[in-house]
Amino acid sequence: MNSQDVILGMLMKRSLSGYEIKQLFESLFSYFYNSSYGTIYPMLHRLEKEELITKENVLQEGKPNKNVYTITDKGKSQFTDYLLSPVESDSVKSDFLMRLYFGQHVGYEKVLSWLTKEQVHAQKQFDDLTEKYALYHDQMHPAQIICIQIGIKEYQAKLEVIREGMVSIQQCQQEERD
Amino acid sequence: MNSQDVILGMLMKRSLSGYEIKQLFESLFSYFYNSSYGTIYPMLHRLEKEELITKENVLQEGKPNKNVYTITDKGKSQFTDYLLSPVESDSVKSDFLMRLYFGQHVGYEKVLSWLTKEQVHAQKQFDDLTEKYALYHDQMHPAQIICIQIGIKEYQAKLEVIREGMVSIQQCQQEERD
DNA sequence: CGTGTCATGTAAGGAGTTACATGATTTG
DNA sequence: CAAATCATGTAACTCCTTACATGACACG
Repeated sequence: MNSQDVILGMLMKRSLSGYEIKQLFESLFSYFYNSSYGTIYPMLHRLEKEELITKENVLQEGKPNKNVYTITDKGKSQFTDYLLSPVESDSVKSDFLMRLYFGQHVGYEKVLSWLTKEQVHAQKQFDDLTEKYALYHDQMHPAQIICIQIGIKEYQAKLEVIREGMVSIQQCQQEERD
Repeated sequence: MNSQDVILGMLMKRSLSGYEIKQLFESLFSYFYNSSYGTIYPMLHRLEKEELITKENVLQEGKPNKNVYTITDKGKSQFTDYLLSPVESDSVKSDFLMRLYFGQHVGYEKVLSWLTKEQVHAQKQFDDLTEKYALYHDQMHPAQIICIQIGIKEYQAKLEVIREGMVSIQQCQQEERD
């Protein structure tokens, strides 16, 4: 899976501009994929050149013009190829977990500050996903429901461990003082 | 966080060869970090050149020689700098979740095959982590315990959703046949 | 005698990020 | 009038992966 596959997939539902694609990435699946303008715009140019998508300039009132891209039959067939290819294994890179792993080299205070920050972030993500689920789950495909539920339950699990973990670290801190 | 920080962190506990570092990456935190020989060996050369680590050639019986690296004071100070720097946000890239998101474009059968494969993989990871936790949790630092518990609970959450999800997809499949 | 494990390394290429650059319009 | 939002784009750079290359020894 690369940015090409994801962009084509987005265009399967409806035509979009690069800016809109970026917004959708952030609102729909920031918990399992992300991509910057520096990736999206050059990729749209490449896909157009390869005739997998077509460009249309759309005039807007009170806003700059935008380039709206539409997937072609060739593009749809390319996207289908992706869906039928073997699933790649997940790649996770978590600085937060790495810090916890090396936590012995800093004080409990620092560990607590890491946990607190991550808790705030995870709570926000959890709330976002939960709200989205409540609002749209009746319009979602069964597979999409599973997708969002995995996100929700994973954040929930993380938050539980963080909460319990903060208590245990505070106890360690207390014992240190005695 | 990059490979430099992680390698220095590994060497804080004990001196290691590149090969051993790679093995530890796989056994200790494959669920939140990974790195190939193509990254590790060149990085060790760079770290040695920058005097953050020193190399020692160790002869072995019945095995090839190995280059064992030891962290220097300069290296330790560099690692501390990393630990005090701001925590970077996690980066996740999940082809599996992306497939689920686009599941409407393939049949239920395909979705089920994705779920089954992921279930097998997640179960293996879960079992691995659970066993490691049982074996070593009494020797682990409190922060490390939180780290591994997050991994365990996240896999558990994922497995639960997958199990329930497979049932719901099977029901959809059944309704299709009627 | 072949396969697996131990062990180190390089070169080419891929995929992405960050920083920079621009500019109109809307909202407070 | 400043800041935020909408909108597009490029160039340099970073970091990592894949594939290739080598070779010894162990085990069945």
